[in-house]
Amino acid sequence: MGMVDYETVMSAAEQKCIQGGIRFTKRRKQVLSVLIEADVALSAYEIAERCNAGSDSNMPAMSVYRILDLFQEQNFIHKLEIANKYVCCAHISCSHEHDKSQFLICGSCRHVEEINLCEDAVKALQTAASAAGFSAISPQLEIKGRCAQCEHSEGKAITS
Amino acid sequence: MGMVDYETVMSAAEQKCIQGGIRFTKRRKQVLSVLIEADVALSAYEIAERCNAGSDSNMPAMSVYRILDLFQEQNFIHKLEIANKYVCCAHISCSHEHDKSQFLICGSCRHVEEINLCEDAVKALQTAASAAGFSAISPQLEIKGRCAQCEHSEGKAITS
DNA sequence: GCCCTAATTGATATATTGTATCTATCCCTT
DNA sequence: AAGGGATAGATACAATATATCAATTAGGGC
Repeated sequence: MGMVDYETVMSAAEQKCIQGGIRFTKRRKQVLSVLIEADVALSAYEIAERCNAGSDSNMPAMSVYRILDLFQEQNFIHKLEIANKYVCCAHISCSHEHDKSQFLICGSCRHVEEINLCEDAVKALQTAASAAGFSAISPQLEIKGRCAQCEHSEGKAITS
Repeated sequence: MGMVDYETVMSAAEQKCIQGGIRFTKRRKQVLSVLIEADVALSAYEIAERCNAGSDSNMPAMSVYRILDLFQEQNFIHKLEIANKYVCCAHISCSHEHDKSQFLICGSCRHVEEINLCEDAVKALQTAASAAGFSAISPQLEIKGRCAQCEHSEGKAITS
């Protein structure tokens, strides 16, 4: 995630695990570390690779999937369904609740930003959904786009 | 897609193929038929199954993928990336261009509606993206939600 | 400290989704 | 009818994900 402080997030996660009666094991620390330090979304197998890079530990992909499931329940991470990849939640160390998760995903470099849409934008989406016969929209919204860095460095089209 | 007229769509697709120098073969007709008649998004393998259901033809999944690629290039169909499934474009038989594709996807029954967001909503999304350092957003937007029918029949949460 | 239990991890198999590649066939043009 | 490009068949394999059962670890009561 780049911006966030590693230690702050790790200790916040540990606290929340303790409060939830869940162990913050070595395996789980490895997975969360990788996601905190990545600034792009990673697949489960990419996470396993990074856990194993330059270390004697052997993190099986199956363990990664289990830990990712747990972390999703704990709201430590989000799964980006348009990419089948996972990102650290930008708000692990916040004390208040976050009921919405909205993402911008760069179609070129896969960089991800977790954003907060203004109420008006959300209302406009909900209104459009209602007009089409949908009673509610998911609190998770994923929008593909192009980040400023890719805009400047390349001329390729967005892979929509 | 339910609402659309089967023959109208099929003949429009055939016309566009002819104009593009592309053959509208038996295989391609089978795939498009299945997608026109489905009111939910289908995976490539589900499309193959439906092509083969109660028929002597043997549609291999690999052929489905090839045809889906072609149909995406021709804007006959859209791939929903949050579901890894495919839907018929609601506008095959329209004469004007459609540069945007915006979808509501029911998290329970997978019913899909292709919608048109108002300009204000799109602008709000673009503004939020700009604020987060994204210069452009993809013309394809996928929003999960819950359709009215599922809202009435069940109490389950949206699988976000 | 020791044992019991539950949580966690290991290990294996398999399902699902998608890509790569090479060959065979079809059909249009000449 | 023949040549050549488009289309389809066939096979292999990569990437993503789930299911299941056994082994191990770590806390909590005694």
